[in-house]
Amino acid sequence: MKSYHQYCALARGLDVLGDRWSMLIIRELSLRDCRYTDIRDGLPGIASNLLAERLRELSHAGVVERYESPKPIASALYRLTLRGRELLPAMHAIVRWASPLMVSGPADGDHERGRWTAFAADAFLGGPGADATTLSVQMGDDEEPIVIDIAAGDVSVRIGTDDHADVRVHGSNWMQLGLLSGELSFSEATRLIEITGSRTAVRKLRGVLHRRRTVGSPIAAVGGR
Amino acid sequence: MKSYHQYCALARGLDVLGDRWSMLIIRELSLRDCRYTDIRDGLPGIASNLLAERLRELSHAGVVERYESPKPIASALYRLTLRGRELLPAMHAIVRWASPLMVSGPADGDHERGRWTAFAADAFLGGPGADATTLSVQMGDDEEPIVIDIAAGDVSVRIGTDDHADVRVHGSNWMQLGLLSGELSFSEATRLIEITGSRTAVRKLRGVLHRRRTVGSPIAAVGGR
DNA sequence: CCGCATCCGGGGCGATACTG
DNA sequence: CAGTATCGCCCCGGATGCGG
Repeated sequence: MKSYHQYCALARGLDVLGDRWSMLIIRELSLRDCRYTDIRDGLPGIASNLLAERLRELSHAGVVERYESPKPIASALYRLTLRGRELLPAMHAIVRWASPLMVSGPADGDHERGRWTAFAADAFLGGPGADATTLSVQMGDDEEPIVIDIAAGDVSVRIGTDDHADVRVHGSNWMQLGLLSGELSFSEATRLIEITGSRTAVRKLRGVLHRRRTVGSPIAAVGGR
Repeated sequence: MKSYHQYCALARGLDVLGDRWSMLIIRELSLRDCRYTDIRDGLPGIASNLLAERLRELSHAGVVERYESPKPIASALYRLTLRGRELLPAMHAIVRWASPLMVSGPADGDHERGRWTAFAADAFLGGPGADATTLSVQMGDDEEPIVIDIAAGDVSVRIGTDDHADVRVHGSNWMQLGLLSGELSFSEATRLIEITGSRTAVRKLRGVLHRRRTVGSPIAAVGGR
């Protein structure tokens, strides 16, 4: 995209991030390092030349870097730089703002990925003021399940399974997102989707989600006018 | 822009905000209600049909609304809805991320506006965890000066002047931004630009800026990987 | 198979002109 | 002042090809 040519931090930020697909590329790299094709799989409809071009631009901006993968893997990988990871708070803020747009569920023809739900989980549970309990949650059933690890205020989300998870949440991305964002109350969620685990672990999850919803409401942060 | 057709909160957010100029329109409306031409003045180079189209889209998304102005003014105005104001935390996060891109100063041909600096001031000083002191700061000299009012933890920024301001900061947008973002240390700033006011008021400002820089460092928020 | 580069319609964007 | 209309152009989307 052409630069806005404005001496304004927002405009300069958008000069880097504002191109179509750019933020979604960063989303893909936020959970794991990716091969070219892995990124492509997360961006249905992108033209291959565009992906290459975006990776060059983001690389030049110092947000993404390419490196030769270690021995077992036969290909190069892309990953976020530190500067790139510093973008996550901003993108998580967009996720929180957009969560009301998700209550209607997937539209006809919408693509779905478990890792996109993981990205949202990071947005809702992570960041400063995270919960101080310890809990591991396994979410999603079939393809691309995710694990949320809460350990003394530090929240990490990854793709994969954990056989020793304290709680298991089975349900569509729609239901998972509703539970995480708080658009779906915990009691409603327990009726609509299967949540298994010890009584205390389930209560812990309920506590974490409830606290997350009441702290740092966006309305309060907007302030006066 | 065409929808990404992804059931992902980030993608759905960008379906609303991702078009060229959209976020900059919201920036313009964040400080004051605007006439069509006022917005246009803040977006040098936008085609007028695009501005009209974006306003329609943002209006349809419930972010912006048009209303008939009260008597003395002879025209319609645009303003952010509540839903639109809830976007500010996300846009402020982008501003904070992009502030290192501003240290090089305005590039050749860059447009400048005092209100863009005001928007950045909001990003750096506002939000939760704001300072609990009381202080009014007048910034910028000639065209479009701004006033920052800090009153018991509530920060509000507006365009205009305040003859009773506690501190006055004279200097280019470049210098003002450096001071606000912390890329310029306060002691450097006092050498490079004129900061006038009572000794205690200047110390207060120094305290506010210093506290803002040390609290909520982005690095800590990114977390492990 | 992976990581692109190339080619080619179509539509979004930029610039200007025009109107109530 | 507040838009609408028009016209190139370039970016984007989709397909194909090709070297490693």
